[in-house]
Amino acid sequence: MMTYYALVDCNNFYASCEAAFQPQLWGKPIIVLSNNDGCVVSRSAKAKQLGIKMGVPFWKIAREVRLHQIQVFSSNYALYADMSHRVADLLSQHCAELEIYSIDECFLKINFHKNHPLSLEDYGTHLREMILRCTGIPVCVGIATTKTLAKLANHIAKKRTQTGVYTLTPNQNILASIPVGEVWGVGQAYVRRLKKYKVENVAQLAAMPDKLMRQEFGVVGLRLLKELQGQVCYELEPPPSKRKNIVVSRSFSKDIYSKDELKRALANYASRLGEKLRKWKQQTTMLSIFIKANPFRNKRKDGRKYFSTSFRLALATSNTNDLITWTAKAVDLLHEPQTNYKKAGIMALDLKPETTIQQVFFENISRHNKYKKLATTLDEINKKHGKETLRFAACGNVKQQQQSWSRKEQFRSPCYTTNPLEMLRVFAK
DNA sequence: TCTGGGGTCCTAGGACCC
DNA sequence: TCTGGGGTCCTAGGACCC
Repeated sequence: MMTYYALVDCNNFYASCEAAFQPQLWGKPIIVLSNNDGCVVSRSAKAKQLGIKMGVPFWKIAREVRLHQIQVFSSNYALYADMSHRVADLLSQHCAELEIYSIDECFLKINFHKNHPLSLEDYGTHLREMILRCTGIPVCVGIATTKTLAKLANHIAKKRTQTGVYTLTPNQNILASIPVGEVWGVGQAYVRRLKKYKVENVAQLAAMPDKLMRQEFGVVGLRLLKELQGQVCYELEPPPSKRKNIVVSRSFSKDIYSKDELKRALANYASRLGEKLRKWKQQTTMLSIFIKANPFRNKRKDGRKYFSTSFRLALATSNTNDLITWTAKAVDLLHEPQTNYKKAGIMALDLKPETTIQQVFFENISRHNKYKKLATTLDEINKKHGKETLRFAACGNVKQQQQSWSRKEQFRSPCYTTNPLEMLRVFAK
């Protein structure tokens, strides 16, 4: 018996989700935009054919969009998350061991008997047809003996097969025709550094000496090499019982110079972070707050872009009051004049379950309990009457928000599957 | 005019401890 | 003049992923 990993990856996931509910869009060029309609994060096959690149700012392709009547959507995360669950549920009915790796990918672990009547390819094909039939989402399946190879197999299935399924073994000739950048874990920086050693395709990478790999790329590099050679270094990850960090960060719609505006923006992110923490029933004992200068047009003489600081909290909290106080303190510490800031964020690190009670001197616990009640009430009101019905004054008024950092979604599709009011209506003729 | 957001892991260097 | 070694923890930052 052999153990294999299969990577099931949805094709053009966000674009496919949009098309699943609008048959008239099948075969048409579709793009989905990032938050705030900033840049392209998903493209249908047709949009790719037209040369629309991943990550390109929306404003740069305005002409193409008009010219080719490209269908444009803002991100509709409620829809994508729900479709993602449907795909994962279906897969879990066909495989006992699975890891949900991202919103559009699952790893499966398969124990395969040599004389099984079905081949691995048959299994992959079956999964593929089943997902398409039940959800309308096309997927590709890559199968191999390690996760890294399965990722690569998936890439081949996508780019070079009609069937959408591919099984890969180490040392296969095809590896020599694949650039190193396609390997899971090899990004731009690694590609550049590997080039110095004349390593440009996967076969060359897989033939690197262990020692050199370890020296130049550390343990990460060594693991990557071993996985390519067929030795398992990455098992399926257990489901994340609790996440380790929670981040809220956003880019502003224009550069911000003023301290007050930064404080208002961060107060909003802090509010959102508080909501997230309370929703997941977690508290944080460490905050990291950062502001970033515009990387595209940096006005600073020294070109510095990143400013961050962190605070260790005496008492775990999920209160928006506390969080806002800390963000204001951080801005006071970090803000420098003559700097055009473009993005800011707040990270909650070292999360603890809500129930843990810390006994700390010098901290007033009854005060904390009082604010906790306030936060709960706040969340209830906002849930009932809509987001941001009640807000903290530190967040600024709506006009201030629109003027400085927030932008909206122009092209959002209905939440077909999660909001009864937006359900798809089908009229019989 | 307009360039995403949310994560994880690793490393180097400093502080501190015995 | 000579000024340890090993360990942990923390922080900032870089690299990667989707």
